[in-house]
Amino acid sequence: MTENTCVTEFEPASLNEEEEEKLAVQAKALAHPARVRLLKIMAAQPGCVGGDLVNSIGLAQSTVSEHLRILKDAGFILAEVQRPRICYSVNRSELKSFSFLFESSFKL
Amino acid sequence: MTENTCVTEFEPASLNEEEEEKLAVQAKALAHPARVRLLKIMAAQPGCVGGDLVNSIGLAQSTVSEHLRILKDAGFILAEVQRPRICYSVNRSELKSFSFLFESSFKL
DNA sequence: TCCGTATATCGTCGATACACGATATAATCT
DNA sequence: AGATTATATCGTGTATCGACGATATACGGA
Repeated sequence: MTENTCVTEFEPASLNEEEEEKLAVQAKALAHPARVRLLKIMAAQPGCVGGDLVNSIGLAQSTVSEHLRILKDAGFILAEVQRPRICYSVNRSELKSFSFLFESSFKL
Repeated sequence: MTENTCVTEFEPASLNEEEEEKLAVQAKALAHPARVRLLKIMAAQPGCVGGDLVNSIGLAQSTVSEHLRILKDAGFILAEVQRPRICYSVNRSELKSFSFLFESSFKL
């Protein structure tokens, strides 16, 4: 330990714990190539994709379902029930707000 | 399985595996509140921060060192050796390029 | 009502992440 | 050379993740 405290005090305002947590949680949702791929597919489609997602990606249905759950929990996708299907689509506003949070957090 | 193939074919161009992988890897580096906090501290400092980071965050030195390694591997921070210290600072251009990759991937 | 279809949930297994203390490294100072 | 300092690495234990097959759910249609 030294007295070298060029980083002494942080204004509590600049260290918004909730925002940091949100950024980390959402980043975690993006932290898997399959989920990035799924999001990309959805973003490239005009409307929504049903379980075609399962076919487009080389993973079991249950695995894809879990990835979709994670994306949904993060707020990145919307699920509209259209029995027996579920219609998934990207939530552009949440994706944008992640981008904004990222940029503002690190003063880019 | 159905014949509902609204998502039949993807132009290989739009599914750049390397980019997806990079986005996922970098997102994973952001996927921990301690690392977000560390980046934020560094981004808020004009110059570079030594191991003051260890004091600013309630974690063991070895743990912080590991988090910094992850951020460095992701390209988000730079480490300049100034024995016995190491001077860490954010790599703004890499942070920006993450932001760009994110936005372009999902057509925001 | 019974059947088929699309999606979700469960249980399990191996792999990876996270935290820590202890120790190694590598340079500077006395 | 030996001590001091800052950081990195190692080893360990626990927790979380990611994949799968099997099964449950929940609806529309025959």
